[in-house]
Amino acid sequence: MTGMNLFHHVRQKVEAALRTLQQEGLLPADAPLDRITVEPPRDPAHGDVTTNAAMVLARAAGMKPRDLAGKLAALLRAEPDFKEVEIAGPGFINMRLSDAFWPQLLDAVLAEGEAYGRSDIGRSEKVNVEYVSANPTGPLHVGHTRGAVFGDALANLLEETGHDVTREYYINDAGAQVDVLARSVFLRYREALGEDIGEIPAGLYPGDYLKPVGAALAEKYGRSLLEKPEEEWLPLVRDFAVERMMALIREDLAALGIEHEVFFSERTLHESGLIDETIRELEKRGLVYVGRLPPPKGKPPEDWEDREQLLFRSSDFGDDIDRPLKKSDGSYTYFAADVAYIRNKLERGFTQLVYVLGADHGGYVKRLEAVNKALSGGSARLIARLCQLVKLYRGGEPVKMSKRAGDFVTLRQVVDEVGPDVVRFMMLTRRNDAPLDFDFEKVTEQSRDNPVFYVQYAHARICSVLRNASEELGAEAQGDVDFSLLSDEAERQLIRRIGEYPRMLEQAARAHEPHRVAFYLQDLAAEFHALWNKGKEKPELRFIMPENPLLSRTRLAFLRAIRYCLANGLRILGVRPVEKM
RNA sequence: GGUCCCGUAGCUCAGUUGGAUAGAGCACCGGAUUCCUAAUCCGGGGGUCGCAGGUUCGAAUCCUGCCGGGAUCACCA
Repeated sequence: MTGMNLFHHVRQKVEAALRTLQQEGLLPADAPLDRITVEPPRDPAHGDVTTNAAMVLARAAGMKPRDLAGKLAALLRAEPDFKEVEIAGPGFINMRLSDAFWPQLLDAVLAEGEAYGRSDIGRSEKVNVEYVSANPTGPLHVGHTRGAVFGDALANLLEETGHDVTREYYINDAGAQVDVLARSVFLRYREALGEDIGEIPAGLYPGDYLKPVGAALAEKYGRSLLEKPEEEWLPLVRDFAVERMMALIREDLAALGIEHEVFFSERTLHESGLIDETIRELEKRGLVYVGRLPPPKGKPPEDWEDREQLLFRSSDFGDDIDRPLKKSDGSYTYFAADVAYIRNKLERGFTQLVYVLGADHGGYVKRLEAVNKALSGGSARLIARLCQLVKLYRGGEPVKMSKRAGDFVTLRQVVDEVGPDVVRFMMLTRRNDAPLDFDFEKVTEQSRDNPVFYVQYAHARICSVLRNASEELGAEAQGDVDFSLLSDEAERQLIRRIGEYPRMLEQAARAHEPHRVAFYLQDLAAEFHALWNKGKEKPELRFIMPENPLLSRTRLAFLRAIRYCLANGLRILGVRPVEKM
């Protein structure tokens, strides 16, 4: 028992009926049941739940869909959970649940509370979600925000649906750019010791955020580094600087409520010999060779040199061309480290490797998939999700960002201005592969246009009613409830929506699409606001009615069920529900 | 030129992994407040789902080819 999911419940009834048909010989024993869907119909007038079972299985049964539907419907009508079972269209079976079913659903929601929606469909699968993984050369900028929020919400979503999730950050601390970082910091170190360093030379990081790093270095080493040659000071300064940058990045992430469990250093892959080991293994399997790559098609680059290099046969596994493992200076490429990294992840037992990347890394996905295929042999899935750009606006005007290095909007500036909850929710109001506009003014507006506000307001309104209840009802606030009293169409629609929550989470998790949670919450909030206003025209629909304590208590319990859906959904997005506005 | 993503109402976007008559918000027009938060709600018009084929009981969804927009394209990360 993993919690109340009415569509699972109905599916079991449908499958039981199908087994009966199998026993009667009307349906082959090996009929494919996995293609059957049990879902809410698009049009509520068609009932509460619909299944395509008869259409999917008609061929196997050698019957017309509507005839098979007739057999199935006859069996389902015997179930007390259903009030009506009808055949419609080409062979849909539409079911309306009995009046007695809905109170049971609400009881279950209240009993499960904060756990409502949780499931074990992930079967404790070990999932590695790698996200952010920004270079440790400076603070996170706004471009990192979307991937950070998306990855974190996805990790929460997978956890909620029964996966064993590890949140991971890959530190690119082995390449040339961390050497550039070291030289940039060394300049700030000299500056801290009183030297006039003038303009920061092109090719180095000019940002002021390196000043305190240089100062800290001066405090730690005094003038001692000045006399050493670069070969000696560079590793020291580099390690020091990377550590400080990662501390900075962790602070930025913490401001957004993000905390990775594992920070994995690229350098350890080189130093531990893991890359050597991985390449030897590939060599044994004949997947590595020395050869030449064809020059890029279209216009060939000016500095293209045709040369022999060590290549991985990624084209055997779906990639367009084979990929180089070593650079011209003999050191390993970034790709070689990633091969070893994937091997490491597989050795740690992950069977699902999720990569949250910026859209500019789209060209990298095929080779990652190829590596995973080669190393796991298909026992693990690699899932890449690309996040499109976020465009910043302020009152409809684009926020200008000069291309001059160092002049960019940081993640921290955005979070500090509008708050982490707004940032997180807004980043999930579009599909990850669609571009997103973020307007500093609109996202803090208190209006229907602003989805964050709209959902939060629904939650706050519910809290407000619950606060007023004890005052208005007094001792009558406590006592039994009778959910069968909730008979208005607006109320019933909300109950159905509550019932969809676990299914929505499952679908979102399977598709790796946390934005679906955000859209669900907007729908739920809209239906709640509608009911609220209905109580203005029809006083008998108000939540608190002192002259009718039983109905009042029932509606308050109903509101708590709605609140659980709102709060649980927001929690997955990493947004704190507010109780007052 | 290759690869990947996108194309749905005037605008911004959903569309339950192939289902029934394609939905919401904004904008436009008209309404609702003695009363639990009007920071909200109700009603109205608005469509060649980029185009053309194919797959089948059934396509916005899957396949192929075009058109248009974006990203990317040896050794950097």
